[in-house]
Amino acid sequence: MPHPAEPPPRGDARAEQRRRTEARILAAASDQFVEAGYERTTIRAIAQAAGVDAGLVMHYFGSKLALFEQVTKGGQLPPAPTGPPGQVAEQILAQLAGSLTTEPVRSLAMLRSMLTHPETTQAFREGTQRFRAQLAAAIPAPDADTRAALISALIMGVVMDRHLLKSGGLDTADPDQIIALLRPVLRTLTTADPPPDPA
Amino acid sequence: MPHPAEPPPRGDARAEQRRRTEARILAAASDQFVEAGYERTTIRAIAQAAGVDAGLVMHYFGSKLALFEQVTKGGQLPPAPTGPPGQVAEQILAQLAGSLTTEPVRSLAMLRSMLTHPETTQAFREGTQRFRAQLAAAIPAPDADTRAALISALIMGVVMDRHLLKSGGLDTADPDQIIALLRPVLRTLTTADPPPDPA
DNA sequence: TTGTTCAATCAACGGGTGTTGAACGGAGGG
DNA sequence: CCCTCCGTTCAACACCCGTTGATTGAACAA
Repeated sequence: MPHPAEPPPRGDARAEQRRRTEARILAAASDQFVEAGYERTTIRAIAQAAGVDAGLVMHYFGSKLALFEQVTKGGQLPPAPTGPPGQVAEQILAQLAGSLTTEPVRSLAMLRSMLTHPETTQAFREGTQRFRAQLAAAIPAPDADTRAALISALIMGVVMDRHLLKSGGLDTADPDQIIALLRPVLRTLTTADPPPDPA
Repeated sequence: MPHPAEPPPRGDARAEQRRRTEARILAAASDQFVEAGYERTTIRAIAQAAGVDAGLVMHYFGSKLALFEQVTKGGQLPPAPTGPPGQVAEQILAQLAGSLTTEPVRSLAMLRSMLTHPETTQAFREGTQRFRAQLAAAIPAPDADTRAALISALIMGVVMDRHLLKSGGLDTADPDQIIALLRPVLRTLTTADPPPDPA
């Protein structure tokens, strides 16, 4: 191989055309996986939505599973909930508020497909485990792990209810109202309990 | 038709054999739907697990979808959370405690399959809507609907995390510990907030 | 006994799937 | 100009699916 001067050698119409086509396929695949899940999404449907032939999808991405992994790679789950103990709840709430208005596409695709496609489960678990570990580290309580797991489950349930289940009751609710109701809940879960209740 | 003395005319070996076979198919189908979801569950696999031919499954239940509906029918979602406002939280906790130890098979089958199979979505929505409506009626607050929806999402997330996702962090946790952590959360959500916090 | 009913099996069809390999056609380099 | 590369298409393969119809054989009725 003679020294390749520039990796993207400016003005290569073919390379750029390919990049665009790949991006179009990737976007179409993302939509389909989110809307229909892994099993019901067909490579032919992706190809049609991208305006190409099904064989081309295979030629570029190798297999349906590889394409799926490419789609779900990169974005992953919400960022790190690090910070002083008192601020953890607010950070989670801010993150959740974003997920209520904007669909977290990759998370939804992984979540939905994970429930159907076993090969995906491992990747999803690793993502949530990292999230929970960081979260648990920020909670000053002996049962921090369980608290973090509950918060993770709570977030998962809420996002699923709003974006996947739909008409589950949360899709029409005001995000601010949801956040306001969840604030005391998250404060309770992220801080050790005072006296339970002197009733 | 000559008056049929008894509908189950005692000692009909064929009828009882059929009932047993149907029950076996139903149980096998339930397992498969929960473990693999609707799409990945094949009639052939159900038949094999039940020790019969695939055609027999069709002959008894008509179609795969009809079989699935039969499996998910009946048990539905947790019973009514009615009662005095103060007791609602404890009732939910008791119900949830049961769902943590024993798998709510039908709910899981519906939940998992709903995420893949659109025809199932409606049935699941109706189930959760009834649950939420009854729950909202027991919550003395102006935003009772949103509160009920959040509780529903919370339960869904927890049950999913424990039984479907597995190793999501809640599968190894002690049920009593989970319930204890959730108690203040549900009390907060089922009762109108006192002063937010005078810090 | 004879005839009927019905649980259960078997082989097959039609369709949809992921995947493959050959073929086309225009852009790039000699 | 020709030759090669490469994005792209096309037709087909092999497989598995849900579903069906004919068929078998044992339990019931007469």
